[in-house]
Amino acid sequence: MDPTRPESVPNPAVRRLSLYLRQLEAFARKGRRTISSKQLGQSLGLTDAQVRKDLAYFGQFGHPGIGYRVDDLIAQVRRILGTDKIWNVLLVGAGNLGRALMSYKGFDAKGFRLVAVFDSDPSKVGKKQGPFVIESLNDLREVIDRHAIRLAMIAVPADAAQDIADRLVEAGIRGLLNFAPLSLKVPEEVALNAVDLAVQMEQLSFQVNMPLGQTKET
Amino acid sequence: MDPTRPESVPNPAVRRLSLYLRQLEAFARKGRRTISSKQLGQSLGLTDAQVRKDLAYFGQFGHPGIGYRVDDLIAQVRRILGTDKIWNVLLVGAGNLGRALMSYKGFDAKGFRLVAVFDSDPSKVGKKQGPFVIESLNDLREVIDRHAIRLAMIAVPADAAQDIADRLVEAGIRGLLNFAPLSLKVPEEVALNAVDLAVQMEQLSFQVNMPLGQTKET
DNA sequence: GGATGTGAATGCATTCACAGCA
DNA sequence: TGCTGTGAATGCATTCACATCC
Repeated sequence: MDPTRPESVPNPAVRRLSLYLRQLEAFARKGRRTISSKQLGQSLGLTDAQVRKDLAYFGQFGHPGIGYRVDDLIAQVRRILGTDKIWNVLLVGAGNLGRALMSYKGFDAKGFRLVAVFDSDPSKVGKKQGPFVIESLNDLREVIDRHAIRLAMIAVPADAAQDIADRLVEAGIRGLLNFAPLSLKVPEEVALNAVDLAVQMEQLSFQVNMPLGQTKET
Repeated sequence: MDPTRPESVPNPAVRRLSLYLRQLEAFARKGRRTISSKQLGQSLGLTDAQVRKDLAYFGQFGHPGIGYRVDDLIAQVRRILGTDKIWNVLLVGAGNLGRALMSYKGFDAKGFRLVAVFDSDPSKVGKKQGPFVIESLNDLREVIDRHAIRLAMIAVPADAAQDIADRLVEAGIRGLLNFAPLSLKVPEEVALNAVDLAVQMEQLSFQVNMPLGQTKET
């Protein structure tokens, strides 16, 4: 594998990278200095070979006979994921979920900073929610430019979500995390991830009904 | 493929099943009576062959020359996912995220009913949050038995989550949706799904940094 | 001895392409 | 003609197993 061609990395490997990082940070907090692929894998229910191959897609970070230096690997994985720099993030939707997202701690520790909150309801605009003043969608472009925001979270009702997504993309947003229960359409060059509570629960429902088709954690 | 051996269904197919259902329900609301695999696939960015194969893992639901009858297919997919019956669900954690989950609508419409909320903070127990009275974890088993609850959502801080998970499993819970940012360990026979906001954002960060390694929606 | 990194082998999932039915 | 369901072919991802290095 050639680390100069990151586009050839299996997608599941990138998803696991985040889990490795989370686990490594926990190990570091416990004072752990080095860790083997076997131990890291075990803590996540993965094989040692899987861990080694995933990491090797991006470079040679380990030391034969020793394992991986925890601090080192944390720094490397952050660099790969792009979270060694701070990302400014905006949120659209100041409803129940939006408020939960506003008060989510341990967001900053991961390299993300929520810097602006928008809502389409004029009666909310200008009001304060915790440390945030709700802004009007008319100011989208200006705020995005001012804070150099590239990532956005959408926490609005399903029937408003596509319109919001369009406006965000139009205003220069490059990545979207969608919490509304529908499939958004965005241009190919915009990254899109989705979290749908009902979908998650349906998966549980299926798994509990079908004791045979056991699945690993997503 | 033999529908009498559902354990041999690819996991990704099951995840897509939920998306098909969501899309089908939207088509039904718009008055659509039948739909082809091509149309259903297009609405989700999938190929027609993918849609047909996924559905065929579970039976023969389509009509050559016609497509799928929307209402029919909705009923079938709900049956497969197990959401043709109501699932009683409990929540542990009445913090910011917990409150957002309590007030999440469109939960009932999907076949899930939140029937109890727990918190380990004694000062919260007995207090009302919307329609819910926060209960003590000491009453876990009793409440689970009384309402025949099999699914639970965990929305507590990371350092409390494993203990909560253990107690839920011990008390008879069969499926867990974990919102805490750590990897829970549960017995093999317990279904586990996880939603980690930071992980989602890290994936966006990676994708936006790497314009070549484009991914489809999760 | 204890660990990594990695080709080769295996196993899964997706896509192709077409027979068959309405 | 229009569409499904499905074997066969392809393409991805995981696992194996071992040369290599501390």
